[in-house]
Amino acid sequence: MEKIFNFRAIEKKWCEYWVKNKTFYAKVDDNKKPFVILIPPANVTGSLHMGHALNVVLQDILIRFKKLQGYNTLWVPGIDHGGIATQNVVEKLIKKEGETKNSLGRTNFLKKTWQWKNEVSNKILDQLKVIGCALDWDRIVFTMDKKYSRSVKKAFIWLFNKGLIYRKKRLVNWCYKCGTVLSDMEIEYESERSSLWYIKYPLKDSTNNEYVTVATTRPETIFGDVAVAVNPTDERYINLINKIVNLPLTKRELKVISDYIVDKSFGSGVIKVTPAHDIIDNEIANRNNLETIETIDINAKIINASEEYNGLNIEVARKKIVLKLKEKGFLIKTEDYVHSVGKCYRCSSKIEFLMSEQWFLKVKEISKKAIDVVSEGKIVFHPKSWGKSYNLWLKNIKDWCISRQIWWGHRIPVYYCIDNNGHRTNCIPIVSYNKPKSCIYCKNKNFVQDKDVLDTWFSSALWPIGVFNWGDNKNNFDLEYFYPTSVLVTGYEIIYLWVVRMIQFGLEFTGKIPYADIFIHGIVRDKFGKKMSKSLGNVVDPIKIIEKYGTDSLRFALAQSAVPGRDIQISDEAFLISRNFINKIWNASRFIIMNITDIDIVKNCIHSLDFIDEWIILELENTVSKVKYAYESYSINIVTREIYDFFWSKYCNWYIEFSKIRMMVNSVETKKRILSILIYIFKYILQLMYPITPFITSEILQILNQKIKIVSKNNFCLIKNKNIKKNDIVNKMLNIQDIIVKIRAFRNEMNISSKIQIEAIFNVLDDNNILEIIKENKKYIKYFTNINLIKFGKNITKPKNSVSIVTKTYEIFLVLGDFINIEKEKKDF
RNA sequence: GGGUAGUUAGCUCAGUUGGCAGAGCAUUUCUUUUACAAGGAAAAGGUCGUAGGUUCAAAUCCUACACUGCCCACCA
Repeated sequence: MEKIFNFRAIEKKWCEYWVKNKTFYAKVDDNKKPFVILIPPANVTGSLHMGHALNVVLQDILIRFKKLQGYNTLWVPGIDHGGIATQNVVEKLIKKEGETKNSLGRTNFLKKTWQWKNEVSNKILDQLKVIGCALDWDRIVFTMDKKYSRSVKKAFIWLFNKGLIYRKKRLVNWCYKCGTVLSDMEIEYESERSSLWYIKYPLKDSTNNEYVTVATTRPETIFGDVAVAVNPTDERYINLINKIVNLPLTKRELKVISDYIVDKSFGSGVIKVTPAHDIIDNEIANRNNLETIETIDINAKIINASEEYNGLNIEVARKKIVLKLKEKGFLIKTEDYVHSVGKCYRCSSKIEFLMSEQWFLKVKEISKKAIDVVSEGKIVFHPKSWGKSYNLWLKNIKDWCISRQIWWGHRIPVYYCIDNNGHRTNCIPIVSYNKPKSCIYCKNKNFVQDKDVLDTWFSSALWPIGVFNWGDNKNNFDLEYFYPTSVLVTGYEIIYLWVVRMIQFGLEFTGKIPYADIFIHGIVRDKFGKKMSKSLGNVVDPIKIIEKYGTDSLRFALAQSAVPGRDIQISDEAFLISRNFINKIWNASRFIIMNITDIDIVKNCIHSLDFIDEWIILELENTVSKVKYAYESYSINIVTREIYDFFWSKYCNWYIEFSKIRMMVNSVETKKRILSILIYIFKYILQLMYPITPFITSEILQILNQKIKIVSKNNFCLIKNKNIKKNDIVNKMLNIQDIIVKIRAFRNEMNISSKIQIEAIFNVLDDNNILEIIKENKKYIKYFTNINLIKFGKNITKPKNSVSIVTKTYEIFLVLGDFINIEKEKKDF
């Protein structure tokens, strides 16, 4: 065996083995309990990053752990079409070829996108295989598969028929760059430096040039003003309420109204009401029955203004309008002002609020049950604290805009009746799976489908039932058996966007929760604590880490940092540490395997255990119970810590070292016994570790099983001595360790390093405790020095006479007299 | 503004039911010995964010504050 674990060849071998043997494929089996996880489907926007790696590794760990426990485990792989994000990527791609979305046309553009999808999804699936994901590869689901699409249509029709989906012209969030409306959840706010302009709105018919001062950040929307509002308790303006002011530049008349939402202390305390382009203004207008004037269109151009501004871009118009206001004496002052501006979560360009006719889903109606299942504990967040914000969020939820003006996605299943000239008739649109044959109102046979597609999160929300083909009414055995699933593993950044909606939809469509547990993990950050992003160039490619350190190292490092709910900072160092640990395991296995010969193994239970065996078994039992609990409670970081600690600082540092001496000084029969226990414990650790580092553990277990088939649960066991108390074992061990530490300290202090001086240590030691032990074990000490004389005899002749030969092994031996049996005679050495 | 998480060694973080402050990395010193130098042995490094309180005993429980991050919101 090589000194260093050759992960490249071995990991590749196991990856292929698992896929070829369909190790993790699952079928309905009523005799077994299912344990089901659905992968959060990755968008087809590019390859997987470290965050994905963390996400899938955690799921893989859970699946493998549960499979070991005998569950019928299923982990479903999947890919998301990704809506706007993917469309943007493809648009960039075709831009390089000198094409645009419009020059290609809808059909050709979608063809291109499908091509891209195929390429990228294959890449993603390959990456998942390399990471070792125990997925059922026969069940790959894509959110735009025919079957899945049928579920999406079914959901839309279901909700529409219940009156929960409606179409209305409302104030919406509009992204010019993406050319589509966005839901409130898809907007990210960023603070931005801007100005606050103070503008005079002259009082109508005022004899002495009276005016009110309006403070605004949006002077370009001035033509959309329909009123001016003050707080009804603001004494400065109380007399002005219900008076009329003239809009600067056009002199249009505006009423001064009052509304409690106006903050007296902000700006001038007077706001202009522009309901078509501002959320608050829209609410004020609704409360006061004001009209709505749109002054910005979906192309970011000014409309409904005077000639000189119509058609101008917002930014240009703003400058021009401010200049004009200044020129005409309407501008009082300009202040620097920092405020937050909504940005598109996909392209980061500014969001405009404007009026548009869109499809909406009444979410409030399907939220009540969703709130209940969490507060009743039917669904549990890990960590718990997310349950609270989940509740708060759902209670304040607003209608969800589900239509998007893009091409890539699920086309809205609504058909409009058109006349012979291609114009839409007044007939009520028909909602159906396929194009209707004839209009039920006018018998017309021509239809046009709604051009828009659904929000990608609408189809994502169906994931837990969509993957089991909910849309198909005939064949739902999978859905019955595997749904509800067991646990959802995801990052906190998509709780509202995705998790909440799956719960809402799951409850609405099946009456059942989609999963019982939600395991929330953090975001992977770089070593400076910054979020990884392509623009910052700090993205770490998991595949590169795998090539450098191996998959097991990657997995162990990620698992080690996975404190539920907390972000993790990860650097090369973390992978290096894991790599070292993996190598340590490899070398421990080398030690064991090197010692195995054909006759080495005991074939039945061992009754007479040495103290040190009792100790390691005790420690193992301790570790096993902690590790099992940690696995169950999603504290994967604790799993790794406990195993690391037990394996390295207990099994390797003490137990193996003890075993060396014991095997050295005892008869062949005893040696067999010792080796058997050594292997037994080792196999146990390998099993505990298997979910986290499946490659090296599978490899070593395989080698061990080829060499020996005896040490297994069926025909081998360790019978503990019931008379020995746990505390006695622990104290005894502590005592030994303490003495060894003292000897070391003494040796260091005296700078004793040659073998001959060893006896001198004992002669000058003044620690009574140690002296006691040493007196008792005098014969072993002799024995020990003899060993050294023989074993290291060659060293004496070396010119380097400061070589320390007092290794840990022999230190341990010094104090072992009480605890092991020495059967061999000195001369055997 | 509301919510939420965090603050422990130079760095990254553990620390369960309150009971002698821990690990790894980095630093310093020693160490090629037969599983492993990707190893082993040791040293140094701490007012556990601040201030109160409860307790025989607080990193841990309570209160307030400070700072940091994140989420939400109606910052004209």
